[in-house]
Amino acid sequence: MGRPLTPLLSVELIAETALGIIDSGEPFSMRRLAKRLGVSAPALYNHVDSKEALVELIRGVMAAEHPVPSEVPGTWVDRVAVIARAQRAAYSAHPNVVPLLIGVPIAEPAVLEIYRELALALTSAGFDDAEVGVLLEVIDSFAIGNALERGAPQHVWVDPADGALSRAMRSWRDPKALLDEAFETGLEFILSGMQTRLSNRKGTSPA
Amino acid sequence: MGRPLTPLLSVELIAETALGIIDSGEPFSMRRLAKRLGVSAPALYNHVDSKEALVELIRGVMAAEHPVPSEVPGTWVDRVAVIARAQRAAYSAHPNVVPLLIGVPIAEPAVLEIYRELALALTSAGFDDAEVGVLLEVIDSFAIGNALERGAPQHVWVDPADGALSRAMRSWRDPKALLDEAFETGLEFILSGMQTRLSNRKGTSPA
DNA sequence: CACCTAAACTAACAGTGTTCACTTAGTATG
DNA sequence: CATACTAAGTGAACACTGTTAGTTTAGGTG
Repeated sequence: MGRPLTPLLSVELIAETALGIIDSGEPFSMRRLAKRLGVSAPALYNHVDSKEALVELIRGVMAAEHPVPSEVPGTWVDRVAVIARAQRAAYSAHPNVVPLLIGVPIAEPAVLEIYRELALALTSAGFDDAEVGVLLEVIDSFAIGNALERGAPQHVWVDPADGALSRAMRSWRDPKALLDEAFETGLEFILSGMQTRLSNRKGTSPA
Repeated sequence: MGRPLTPLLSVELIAETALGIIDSGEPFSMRRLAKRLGVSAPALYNHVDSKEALVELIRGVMAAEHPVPSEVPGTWVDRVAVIARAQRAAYSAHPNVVPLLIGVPIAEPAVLEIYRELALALTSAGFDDAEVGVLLEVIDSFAIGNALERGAPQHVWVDPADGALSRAMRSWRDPKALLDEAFETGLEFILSGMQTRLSNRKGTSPA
């Protein structure tokens, strides 16, 4: 059959089709992706290095869909909040991708840029380098953890005794709403924790 | 060859050997597990329903290694902290297991018991059912997210401009120490956030 | 003793990511 | 213009994966 007159594939087409499959909830494999594109599986490797590299491309697509506004007005707290929410919005729009993302080192420049912005905002707030590292990890852990629960099959939460646990879970009809609320609550905790830590230092050190 | 005179396998042996393989960093598969046990792969299925069920057994082993003290003295904050740290200690001792754990519904009674204890502690603090659900999710998201970063290959964090991000990361020689510090910091934020929320309510509502 | 279950085995199935050798279309060069 | 080289498809194949089926044998029970 040889090379077609006009290319059947492109990196963008592959990444977006892959994202579509994953979003739909169907199992995702290179062969299934190829089938949906009307092409044989090895053809994909003319455009993509590996499945892992493809996942990394998808991360880039997601980041592009939810860009961080470059100039955010307000305090550093506002900037951190905006960035964290953008990251979360990206995950939230494609929950099934999250499990695939874990374990794949971040290489997408657009995504690295987000972390750079975050580090910059924290530095400008007055945290030193080591603290910035810690706070970055706190925010990232929480965001990825929250995103994961979204993509995971909802917990069984079997509470035979019908105790506090099952009552707590029964009070939330929609697990998505619960996770939304949990994200905002946790973010609020983190933000005010950071502010407290900063004001404590400012109060003590120069005195 | 038929049935051996004395059984070669047992559920405990399988689960612990599997945990050993995963901890060692070798790729984990049913066939590799069988080979290490000196047995053929299908023999495992006489004792274990599926790979997923096996992973769930491993979760039980980990929980058993880091039990939550049944009677924790101190305030509800102390109890929540103790439970969260126990959960984290379990993950931290076996970081490579964490990626396998995600997506597998929690069925182990010992693990469910931990969440029940957590829900109980929060309820006793005065939070209503819906709030308990949210706070549980906040704590869980953060703990699992922190654990995930432990098992994942360390981020590349390529920061070409040598800006705040690369300085922050370079200031931490040991990524494990960074994650330890991040966990304690995040936990502190969450705990004091919960306390604030509670005292605000107590201050307003009965007035 | 007969029967049934438990626990091992080998063989096999369907599916995975990926590589190889091959064909053909387009492009660049002597 | 012919010749080389690369790009982009193809089917076949490799080394895996989780899992099932069918077979063999040991142990326990009526």
